[in-house]
Amino acid sequence: MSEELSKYKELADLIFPDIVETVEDLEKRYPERNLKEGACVTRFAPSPTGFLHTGALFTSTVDKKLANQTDGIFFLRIEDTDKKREIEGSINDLTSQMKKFNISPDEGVISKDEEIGNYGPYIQSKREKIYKICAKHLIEKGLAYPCFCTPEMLQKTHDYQEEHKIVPGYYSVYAKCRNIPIEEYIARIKNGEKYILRFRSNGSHLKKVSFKDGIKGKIEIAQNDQDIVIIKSDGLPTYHFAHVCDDHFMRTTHVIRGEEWVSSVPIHLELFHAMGFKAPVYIHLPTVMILDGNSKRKLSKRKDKEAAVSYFLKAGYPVDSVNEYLLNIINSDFENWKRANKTVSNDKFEMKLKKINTSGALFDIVKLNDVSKEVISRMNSDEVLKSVIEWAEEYNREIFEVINRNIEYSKKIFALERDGAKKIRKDIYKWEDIIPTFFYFFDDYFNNEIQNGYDFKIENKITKEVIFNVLENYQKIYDANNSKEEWFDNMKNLAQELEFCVNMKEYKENPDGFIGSIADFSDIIRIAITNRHNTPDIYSIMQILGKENVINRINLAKNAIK
RNA sequence: GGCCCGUUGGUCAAUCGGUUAAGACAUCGCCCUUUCACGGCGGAGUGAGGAGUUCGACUCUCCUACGGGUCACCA
Repeated sequence: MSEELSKYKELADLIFPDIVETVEDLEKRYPERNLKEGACVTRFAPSPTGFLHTGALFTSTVDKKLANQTDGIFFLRIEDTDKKREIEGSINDLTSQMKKFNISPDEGVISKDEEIGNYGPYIQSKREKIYKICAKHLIEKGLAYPCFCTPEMLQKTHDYQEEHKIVPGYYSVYAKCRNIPIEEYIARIKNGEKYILRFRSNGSHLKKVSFKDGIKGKIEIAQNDQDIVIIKSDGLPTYHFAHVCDDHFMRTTHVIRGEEWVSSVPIHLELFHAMGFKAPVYIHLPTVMILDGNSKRKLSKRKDKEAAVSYFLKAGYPVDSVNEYLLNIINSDFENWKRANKTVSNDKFEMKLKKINTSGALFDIVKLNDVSKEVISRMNSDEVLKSVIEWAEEYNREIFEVINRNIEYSKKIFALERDGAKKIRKDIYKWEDIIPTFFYFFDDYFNNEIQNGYDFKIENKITKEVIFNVLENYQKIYDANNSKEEWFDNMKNLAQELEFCVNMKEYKENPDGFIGSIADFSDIIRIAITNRHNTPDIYSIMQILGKENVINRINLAKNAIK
């Protein structure tokens, strides 16, 4: 027995001659964290293959929340062991987008070249030595071995297995390199044969392993019996092995990831056991789905614009809106809590893992819009202005400049039916909405728009002549110094003179007795000064526009309709 | 195909063996109203199907159907 062990040692030394540190050394270097009882250490561990995915934002929101509410640690680790798929610049994209969504990690990677914390490095490609120490440990224990099979050979056995309807993979008789005598491993390596490292599984797919998922509860799956690859030919570990080494030595307590990982838990559990490590609690989150025609499917990077969080940023959804929407999916009682705690920070909401629904939630942009209009309605004009400027600065320079040239004026616009209003206007879901809903306030936009004509409603008795007449007469009575009541009384008086009905009920009973209603009358004025049928109250708009501009716009409209 | 997970209205969902099966979004109607938005009131709409356990099942068990996931030197 000890002879065998010494041969394993020889093999391990041959494979990793430069590795002198041991797992025990790592245990000392990365001691257990000194956190209070119940504190959760979570992590978000994306591959640097592009932008922040909406599903990933969902996952990391749960990560961050769980760590925060237990006074734990949330860290960011970059899983860049697949060098082929790596996309330049994605680490910085990731960290800056996380920052925008207020889910910056407490520890780990902060940007491409910066990290904080004592459990690093936090980029896997910089942890090569750690994996090798762990791999060496397994070889010494006879739990890992070199495999000389070429990809072609593996493909062949895979095809054979498939053809004969045998469970595919590298196990039992199909694990050709598993039972090579140690001397032969040594000889072949010395001979310069190429190899990778495999785990020597002791599992059986006839036996079950069970574990308790943090939200799904007890799950029972067949044990792993595959001799999975732990170190690839490029010297880097596979996900499975890296996960075990990293989450152990980074002292992660709760691994939160997508449910696509459920089926590999048996591998991970066996690996943890083989390494002599305690496995973390696993929490598998449902996939965020999208409705495609009549069926649900996973949000797809390629097909769905909503799959990238940058979509929300670009459209100008406040990050709180996206966060609240996600919180809603995470715990549906968030909505009630928020209603009762409108002004309380969302950080105070206590997430319950058990309440996370186990089946994939549909991403519902309509609901997001609703959440978002509530979020925006809670802002005052200063906050709106600030947010709009921030958004425009990055995504719409033209608007950024227009607003910057007209700060006070813009603030008045955003204050409309907002600051001090009993009923706050909720027609903005996202910042890009301000263009169609408010930009008639700016002459350049307005004048440009009316080049294509006005949107006057010419129907029934309301002819061009009537409209012209209304405008001409209105111009005469318009007084910018009127109070709102005076202003509206004047409008009504004029309307009546011109045979419009000023009482809606009366009008509805007898529409033929009049040219139109006060609503129609108002609409003419509204179109003349805004070219919109739906706007905040016209009086306030006129106040903001100013006397001169109102008169000017009425003139423009008159000329256009003449 | 094997294995795992799931299935309450169009969507998100509550219930944890006894309810007229909450609530929100969407939708429709009415009210408020100079338009729109807001707000108020109301309507319609749900336990995939089938067995069983039980006095009683949306809730527990099994089968079927459907949906999702997974079976790499990718994560």
